[in-house]
Amino acid sequence: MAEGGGAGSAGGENLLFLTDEQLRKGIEAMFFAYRGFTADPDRILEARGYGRAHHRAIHFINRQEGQTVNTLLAMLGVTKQSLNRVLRTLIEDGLVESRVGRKDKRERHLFLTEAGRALERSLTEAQRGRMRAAYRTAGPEAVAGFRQVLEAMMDPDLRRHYQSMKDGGS
Amino acid sequence: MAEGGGAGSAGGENLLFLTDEQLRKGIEAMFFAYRGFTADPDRILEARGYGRAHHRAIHFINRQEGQTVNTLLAMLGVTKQSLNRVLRTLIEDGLVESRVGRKDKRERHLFLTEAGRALERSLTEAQRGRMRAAYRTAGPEAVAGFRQVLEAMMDPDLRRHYQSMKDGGS
DNA sequence: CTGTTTACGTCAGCCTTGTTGACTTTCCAA
DNA sequence: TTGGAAAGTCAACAAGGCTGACGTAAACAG
Repeated sequence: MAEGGGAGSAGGENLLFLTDEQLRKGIEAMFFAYRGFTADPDRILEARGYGRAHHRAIHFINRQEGQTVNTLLAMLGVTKQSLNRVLRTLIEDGLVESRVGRKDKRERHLFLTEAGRALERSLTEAQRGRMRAAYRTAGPEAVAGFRQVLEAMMDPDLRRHYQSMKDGGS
Repeated sequence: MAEGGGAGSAGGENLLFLTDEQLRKGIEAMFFAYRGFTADPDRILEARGYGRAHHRAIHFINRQEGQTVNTLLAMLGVTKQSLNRVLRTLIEDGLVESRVGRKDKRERHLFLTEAGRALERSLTEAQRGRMRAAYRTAGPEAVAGFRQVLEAMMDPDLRRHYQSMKDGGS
């Protein structure tokens, strides 16, 4: 393998896209793009006294309602103590509800309240706005490539989390 | 409005790639990929008692040797107090050298020492390793798309910084 | 020459968000 | 029934953002 994976037709076999300079460019692209990626939701969060950690929690609770704290932990890759602090403020502020498990009373199942869902929507919409614009500018083929490269860049464990919630409905 | 910008040939006019689900997938791809992106250098840094902030400083000093503190500040988008703390430890540890400007003596020009350059190489090599693997897996066309989307996602100001240091030789 | 601006550094203090360690409560298995 | 494992909470610490205030030296404008 290594022979340029799919190597469609553009670059061909010369592997020009693997030069150190190209790789450095990719690294810096990730750095600058990630800043843009988080900028819009950050503004909304700041106005309410929250940080990125709150955003992440809200996002993943929304994605899978009724999730336990442990599941969420695995997604986020932080310690339970760290998550707990964020979670506590969200619960106090009435954005998240934590229900004791019916089968296993050690577990807490997490849900967004109406207010939580509203904040989630506004955060996601802000982030989607930029993503949508970028997608539109770049076009569908570029988007496919974008997703392929990102997926290949993930740690295998995280990639499983990513893939676990499949594309659209199906 | 919004009639699909470039819309090359693949997805066509249906704009399937702009559904909310596709956008959510893109958002999560960014999130998980960025974790992978920083994981390898983070391990090296931790062993030496440094953090990501040190990595960023070293990276950008290397990219443009002799840069002033102010220029670096603009790249990194942090306050001078924040940068200074990091910079001070790097200078104390002999990884970075700060020379008073010859023309304008108020300015400090930043350089990596031999030790600094060595650390920079090991950090970059770690990060490039993953990037290279991802590029190879995805292929040159995907890489082009990846870069296009990332670039479109940047804030215009940051995009200028990104573009200012052009691709390889040329 | 004088006053202002610029570039840089520093001290102090705050906040978010990561960490480890110690502790309860609950479940389950020997 | 008892002991360990698992889920979650509390406490304390560190990194690295931030603001604000201040100091110094050099440059520049009048």
